[in-house]
Amino acid sequence: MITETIMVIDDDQDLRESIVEILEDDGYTVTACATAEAALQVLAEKTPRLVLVDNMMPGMGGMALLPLLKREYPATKIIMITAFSTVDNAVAAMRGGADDYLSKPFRRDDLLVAVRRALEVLKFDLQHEEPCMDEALTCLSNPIRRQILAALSVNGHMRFMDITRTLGISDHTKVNFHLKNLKTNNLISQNREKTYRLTPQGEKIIDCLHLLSKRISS
Amino acid sequence: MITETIMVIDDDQDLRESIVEILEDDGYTVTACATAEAALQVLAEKTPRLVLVDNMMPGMGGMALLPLLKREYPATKIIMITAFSTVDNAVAAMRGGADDYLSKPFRRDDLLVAVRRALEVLKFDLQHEEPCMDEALTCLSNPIRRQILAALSVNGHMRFMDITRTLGISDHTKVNFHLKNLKTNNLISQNREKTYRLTPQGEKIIDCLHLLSKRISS
DNA sequence: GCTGTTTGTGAACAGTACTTCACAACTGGA
DNA sequence: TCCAGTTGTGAAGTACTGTTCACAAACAGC
Repeated sequence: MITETIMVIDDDQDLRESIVEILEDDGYTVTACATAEAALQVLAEKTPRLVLVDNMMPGMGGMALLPLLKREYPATKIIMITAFSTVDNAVAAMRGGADDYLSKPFRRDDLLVAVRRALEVLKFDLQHEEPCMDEALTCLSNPIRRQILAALSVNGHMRFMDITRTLGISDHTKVNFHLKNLKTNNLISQNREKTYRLTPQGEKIIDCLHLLSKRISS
Repeated sequence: MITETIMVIDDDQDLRESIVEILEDDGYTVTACATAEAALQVLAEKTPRLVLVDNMMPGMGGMALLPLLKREYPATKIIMITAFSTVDNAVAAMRGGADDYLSKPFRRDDLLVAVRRALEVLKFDLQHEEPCMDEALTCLSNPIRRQILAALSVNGHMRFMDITRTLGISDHTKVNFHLKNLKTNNLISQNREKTYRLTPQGEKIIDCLHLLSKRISS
């Protein structure tokens, strides 16, 4: 009933097809690619939540693909597959952002165990969100607060009436209300000269807002 | 009073220092780097909202840096500087995500005009957010709705009571309320068999949630 | 000192978001 | 057929969020 999509990236056709078969037999939906470059194309369309990638491939190898995947699709889990497996190799892969590591040759069960474990971790990840997420998102749910953050991001630091006038809001106490809200949530701070500015936290949030708008509108 | 931070990346020390001087004279705060690699280090710490980058540099060149910057810091504007400027060159840079293009040698005013224009666009970007942002963020401001999206992301598609039980909520009408909300905001859809699943829009949002939590917690 | 602007507080009110409840249509099996 | 579980609606109430207003301290300029 519930099918999870998994991507397999391996230039070795035999191995690739055998992995696909094992996973499909176990009820997963599988997308297979022969090269990292082809995989990136597919990923841009539809992002699976788990990727199996071979270390050694012509063109872009698994190790080169790792940081790209981690940056672009941070939620996606990655299992690295290697033929000539050494400790250094494994450590490098894990440090590079792989979530698990399979040495060739592996048995059917090794593969399935690794896959299930990765998906379990994913489940856990998704259901235990950071507590600060709630505060941040509640803050952002109000357009005035977003405008204040945007204005501060543009202008660096502003005084109270600067903000009020920039937003074109006649009632200054309304702005004050939202400033207080942002202040208690540590997104902005106020120094001795009473000027407001973004905290590092606030800057991250603004950055995320940009990401959101780019992704949502595209 | 209001100082904007600008990053300059150029291996040519003379040119770099002259750019820094021009910008500082005009009241900007400037961070200068001799290589793209050094710049990436600095960017991870503090992200300026405008970067001037030379096309030709030993190591990673401007064109290679472009996609990295665009992906990692989508809000940051990029002005590309080139010595051997051709049309192809310029077009490639703009298509690669540069926001403006300066040919060497340029005059002091050429530089300042380009910088001011980029900052103006930035201002505009920030103050005219997508209208759908408001809906999306209002949706996300509720933890139950986030949990529903997360559950659907993990399980692909679920029926009504699956969701209710997964979230451990005894009153099913409460879940219904939030499902309806998500449905009217086009983040989830329901097919003939009454199962709910994420829309493409909803998948994007979940992806953003991951990004947010990674960025906020780090 | 007076005057006007800036910055701020708290209480009352308005509006929205959320929850609860009572009820009902539908669905698949014994 | 009846029964139990599923899926859903709308109204009423509650809680929370946001707005407005009346007021005031701090400060700058004259």
